[in-house]
Amino acid sequence: MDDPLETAKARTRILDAAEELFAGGGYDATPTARIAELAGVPKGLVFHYFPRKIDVLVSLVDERTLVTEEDVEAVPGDPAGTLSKLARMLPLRASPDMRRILFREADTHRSVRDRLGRLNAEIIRRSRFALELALPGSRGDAARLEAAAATFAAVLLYQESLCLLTGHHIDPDAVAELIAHALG
Amino acid sequence: MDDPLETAKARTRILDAAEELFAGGGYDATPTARIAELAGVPKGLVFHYFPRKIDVLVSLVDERTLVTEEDVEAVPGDPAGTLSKLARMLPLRASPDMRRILFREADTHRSVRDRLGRLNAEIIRRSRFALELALPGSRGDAARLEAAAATFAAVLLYQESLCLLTGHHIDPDAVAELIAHALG
Amino acid sequence: MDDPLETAKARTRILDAAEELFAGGGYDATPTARIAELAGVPKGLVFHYFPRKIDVLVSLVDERTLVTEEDVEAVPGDPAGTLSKLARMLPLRASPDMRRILFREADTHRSVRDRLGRLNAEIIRRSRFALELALPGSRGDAARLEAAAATFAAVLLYQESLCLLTGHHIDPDAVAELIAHALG
Amino acid sequence: MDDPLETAKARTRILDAAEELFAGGGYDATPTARIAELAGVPKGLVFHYFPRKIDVLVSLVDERTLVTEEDVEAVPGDPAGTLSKLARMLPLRASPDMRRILFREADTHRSVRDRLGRLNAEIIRRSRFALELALPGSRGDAARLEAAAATFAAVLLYQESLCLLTGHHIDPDAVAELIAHALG
DNA sequence: AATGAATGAGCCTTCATTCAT
DNA sequence: GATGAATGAAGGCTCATTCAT
Repeated sequence: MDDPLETAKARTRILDAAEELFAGGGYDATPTARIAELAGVPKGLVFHYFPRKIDVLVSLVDERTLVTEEDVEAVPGDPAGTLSKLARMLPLRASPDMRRILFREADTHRSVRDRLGRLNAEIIRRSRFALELALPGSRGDAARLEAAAATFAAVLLYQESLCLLTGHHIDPDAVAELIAHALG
Repeated sequence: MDDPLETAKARTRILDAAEELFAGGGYDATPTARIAELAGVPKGLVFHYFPRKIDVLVSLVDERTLVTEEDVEAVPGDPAGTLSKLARMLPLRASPDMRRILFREADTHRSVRDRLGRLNAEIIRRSRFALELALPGSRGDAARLEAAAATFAAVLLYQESLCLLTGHHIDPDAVAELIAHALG
Repeated sequence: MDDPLETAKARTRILDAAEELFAGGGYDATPTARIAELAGVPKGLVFHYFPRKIDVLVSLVDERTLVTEEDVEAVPGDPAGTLSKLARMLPLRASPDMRRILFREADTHRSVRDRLGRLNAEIIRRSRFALELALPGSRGDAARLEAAAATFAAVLLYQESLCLLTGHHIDPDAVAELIAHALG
Repeated sequence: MDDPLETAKARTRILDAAEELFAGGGYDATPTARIAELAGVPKGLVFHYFPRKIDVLVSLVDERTLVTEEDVEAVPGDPAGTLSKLARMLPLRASPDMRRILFREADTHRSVRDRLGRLNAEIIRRSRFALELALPGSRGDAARLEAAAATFAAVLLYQESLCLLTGHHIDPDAVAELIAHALG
């Protein structure tokens, strides 16, 4: 029970449980007691690792919505394929659950909102960058490029939410193709 | 001061207050006492009109996300303009506040989720219909048309949320133009 | 709606409803709104006839646990038969529902307790009186006669309650016979 | 101050307080806050031990109306004395307070009703058994024996209630003597 | 007399958080 | 570190009662 490995595992299990529950019922509707229960740890231990309940959410957002520096490898002449590659990288950075949490709790907690803003900005930036590299010449209209990047980011971020909530699925590849065609 | 008028006003004021507060801090984080306070009515009156707190949300969703039958008047040969017109009709059906509420509470309450699904489906259907009418010939690829409609609906629905949360604004007109270009 | 007959009926229907509900779930657990509903009258009317909720209970007890003056006609030489006759008169004075109410609410409201006390005293007195008349000579032990009267009263009063609650039925006639035999 | 001791004491004190208050004013009329106050514990602790208010009542009934297996030791030839002995054992199993609670709350809560039924059946069975053993020969009428047992049980169970409510006292010993005489 | 909207005190219950061990 | 009893503030909801019409 008292080796550092076990300890690390308890903390991780708490975050795992919180991620699942926050994504499911929301932060407010999730008692810390239920997080502890699902994590299989005593209630007091949650407060040992996270002095306030909000720290669980903040830690989750800080540690599980990675904003990496590496850009996608653009394929010149294939903007659609490049965007599709970008789309497939997103879940590695923020799981569908974490994206759901970011949206749901964004306007309740500043740190979450900030993180969502940064994630959104990053995806737009990468979409723009990828499109610039992938497009034959950069003769494209700058405003249209911006709209394209923003649209793609919006679709990417909301995709699972929309599917989960309404049952309607949007295929990122089809959107990538659509956008590429619009800029082509 | 007229009784039937006053009565109607009290209920309406409660819904107004709830709409504002639910959109702001979320359903769970909004005490009924605060709804009453903002509405300027005693706490008990909220429960007179809405026996359970959830009934406030359900009534809000039922009464303020109207799904009307009338379609937008398509302008043949101008798909971008037609989509823009559609975009300007949306707030009449569901205010930005209501759309925010629909998203945030969707996975907690079935009736809200259902309403969001119907609203989304309706916007996709209208976008598709408007594009079909507006496009010169219907030689467009059906799958691409579908992706276009879904993308436009996603952007419309999420637009204010995204702006509110991240500060990043997407111009529906620019997206309409982008999509029109992709299909043109 | 406004003739005195209708009015009288509304008051009666309210008391009928209250008797049923108080006997079933208890005074505290019965909202006045539910009484009005079962009586088929608007909520406000209950308070028109009975300014306080407690007045419904008090009126019920006052009007429906009649303490009459007439004694049972004793049959000399047949104490058992005389007690049985007495037993059959009891429901006319206080229905099983009213007796249940008397017991349940007795220690919550003084007026109810008083009425229960008077009803109990009356039944004991009549049992004693009936036995004195029915017994061949009054050579019986006075203390034993007192115990007999009290026992018979207790059994009579609790009879339906006991049966209703525990499913165990006590036959008043058998107890009358038992007591008669003890005194014979 | 010892932790496990303190803990046990807190729960016990809550039950003690509840027993007193439920017997006095009734279950519905007793706020949990008042139980806590009388028990000298914070309000929240009541719900720590008893998640719902009804659990306090159920626990009380489960833990404080013991139905033991040991029978009373019958004295052959002295049915009155045997019944009196039985009467003196009853308070050990269910205090007057608990009997009052059993009656008052019986028709609202199934578990209470069941317990009352079992207690009543047990007392009848023991009375019958004691009388059979105590009576010289078993030539007594079986039906009359049954009526005697049921009557004695009714008097035993209702005795304090009746006294408490009406001020009229029934002496169990006198009833025991009466019944013995009836069967003798 | 009849009606139901209006009012607010009070209750059960939840839950984050503390703390002694 | 680990544990769960202890604490009390706050929220949803009920309901007797009032009152304008």
